[in-house]
Amino acid sequence: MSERKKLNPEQIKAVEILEGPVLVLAGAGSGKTRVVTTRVVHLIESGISPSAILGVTFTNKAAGEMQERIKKLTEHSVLICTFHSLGARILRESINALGYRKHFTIYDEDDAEKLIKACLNELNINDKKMEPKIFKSLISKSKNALISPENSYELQHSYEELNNAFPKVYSLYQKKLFDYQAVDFDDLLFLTVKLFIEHPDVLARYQERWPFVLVDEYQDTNASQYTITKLLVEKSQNLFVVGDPDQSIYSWRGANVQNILNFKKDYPEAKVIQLEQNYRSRSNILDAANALISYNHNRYEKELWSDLGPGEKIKLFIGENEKEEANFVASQVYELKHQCNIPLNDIVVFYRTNAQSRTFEDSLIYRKIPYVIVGGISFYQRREIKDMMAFLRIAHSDSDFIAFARSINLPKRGLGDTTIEKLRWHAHLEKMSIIEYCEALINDRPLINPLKLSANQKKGLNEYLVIIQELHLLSQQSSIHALVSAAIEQTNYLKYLMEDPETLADRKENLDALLAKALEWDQSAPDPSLRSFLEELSLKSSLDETNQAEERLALMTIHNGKGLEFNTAFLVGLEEDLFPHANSRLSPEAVEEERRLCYVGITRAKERLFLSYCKTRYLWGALRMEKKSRFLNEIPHDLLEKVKFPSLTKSVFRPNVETLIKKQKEFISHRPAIENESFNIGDCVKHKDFGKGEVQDVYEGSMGVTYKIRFEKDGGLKTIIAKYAHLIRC
DNA sequence: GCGCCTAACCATTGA
DNA sequence: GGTTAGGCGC
Repeated sequence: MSERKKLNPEQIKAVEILEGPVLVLAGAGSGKTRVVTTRVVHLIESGISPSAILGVTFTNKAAGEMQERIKKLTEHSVLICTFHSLGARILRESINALGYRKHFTIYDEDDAEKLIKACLNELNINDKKMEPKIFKSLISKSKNALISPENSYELQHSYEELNNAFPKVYSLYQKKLFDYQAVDFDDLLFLTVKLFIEHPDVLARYQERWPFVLVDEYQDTNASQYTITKLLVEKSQNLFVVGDPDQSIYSWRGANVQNILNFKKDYPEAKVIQLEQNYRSRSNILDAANALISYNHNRYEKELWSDLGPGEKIKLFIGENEKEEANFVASQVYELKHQCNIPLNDIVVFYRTNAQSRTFEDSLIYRKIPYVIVGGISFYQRREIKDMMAFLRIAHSDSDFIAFARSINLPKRGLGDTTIEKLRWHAHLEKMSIIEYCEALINDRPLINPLKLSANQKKGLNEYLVIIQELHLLSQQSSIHALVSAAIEQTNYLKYLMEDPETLADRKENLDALLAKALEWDQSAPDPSLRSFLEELSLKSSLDETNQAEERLALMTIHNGKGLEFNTAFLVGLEEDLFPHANSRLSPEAVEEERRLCYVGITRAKERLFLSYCKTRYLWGALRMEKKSRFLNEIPHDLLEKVKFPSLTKSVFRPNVETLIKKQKEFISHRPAIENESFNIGDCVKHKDFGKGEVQDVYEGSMGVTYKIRFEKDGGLKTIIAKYAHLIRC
């Protein structure tokens, strides 16, 4: 098999040990993914059923890619997913053992915080120092670390009142989640552990189902993930983990490097394999990474080497401000693409914080370089998507108060925060679900404590209930696609969006994407129920990129870059207090994690690495003097080469605001070439609603390119905006 | 009293 | 660039 021939003896060893615990300590670029996929293939070829294998990775993207590779090699499909998807799957199948009915909704961070706010109201906690955010983070920590709130002395906050309130808030929050049949992100893991511990029969079922477990990026597992893994392989002991302690960058999310360092203790039978040869980067890049990481004291020593030759020196750019830095990057990308023929897909810009992406967007838009922001605001978190999801959620489950609160006032029905909170409280007193209570109220059914509403509010509430009832009916009989489009129509949502014409096009496009997703779900999902659709959307952070053929420059945080590689990488904003981030200043461990993060960033590059920092930077409207990052001083100077921004391009690439806005508009309306094909007077085109027609006029309207088209059907002259109508040449 | 609009204020990393 | 607090008007 050709895939195996590409492996070195150590890698082959890792692939071929069939049974028992195996730990692969693999450095960056050592072919980890190939080892994992080849091993899965080897297991299958050795006669192990593909369905007996469970692979766990850290991101959906990595999981999908790995699954594809395996499919190509063996024709079999193997379950590879994130820990969170795994938890969701197990809970979906067995959560009734924990007293839940068969469905549950997944609450995201926002929903969870709103719920905590409701809990604080109910417990009469009005102390300004006790914000929902603080509680959310403490609850998260205690769940991830599997520590009960009462004896979580490790979580003790310096503010005593908060420590007293915490167990109360925690248990009320948990109870409410249960009442609303909801779980939060941490519960996907936490409840799975609870389920396994309280119900050994359930655990035994899963142990039988997956006797072979593989975990990638093991250094980033937290206590719940560690426990789930340990319980799953308790009997079989067939656990294969891969990781690199130097790439542990998620401790703030509860990840514990000790999990990988103690592997030998947890599994005394374990075979340990080290992979230190790097097949990815030129040695200049690797030497820089090695030098940098050696400044960390608390680490498991290893030295990566590469025989790919030194390559170019690492380029260092010093900008006057962040705009110059962005312009430099954009101009370099342009050159790399047009003079060195490096595809944009093979270039990446890494930054420490998401907020940095904007400046780069501006420069890239100006230079018409297509880009994609990986991560950032996820699709699911966009307002219009969350709004629609809220309607679907409340139609699906009448007790989901958070979805109710989000959707009731869309469009404005005169029911504000105060009234919503009152409704919640009264429903709680009557022991009714929120929708039940509202219905009782509208129908003047006898209630212990009826809430007085104004005539206008009653009218609004009634309208809303009618919509929800209709959606509820639809949800039981129609396709998801029909349901979503009904939700958009019934709620007159487009009209509501038109109040803000600036963002209309963008938001409409997102709704279209949601509809497309729904259609795809109806046609190809193994379980095309509304519940599973909602689950899918809350677990996936972004839409699957269907048009990967399109070449685009990737912009992302370094955290998002884990596991990826690029021909050329730009690592920007290397300034003290930005990278390492200000919040880590006081803690040496936190600075070490920042250094590992920097190490991850550097080792993503294969051929070429650009580092940059700015002398000044605008932050919250004020100009700040920036100091170069300590990490730059930790890289040997002979590996670096300072580069200057070509002075000529300086003036050329400083667009005035108006042209920038214009370009931005053009860019926003940019669609793949086929859809955006331009037509001339006399061309014959086809419109999806109006049929065939002839272009009579073309002009640049306020919404972009606009056509006057005479359609065969009714002979009338219609004004068509190019970017909305998907015209096809005929 | 409640809804809605604007201004000031705040910003790490993510499944 | 997103969120909340405070003031205004119904």
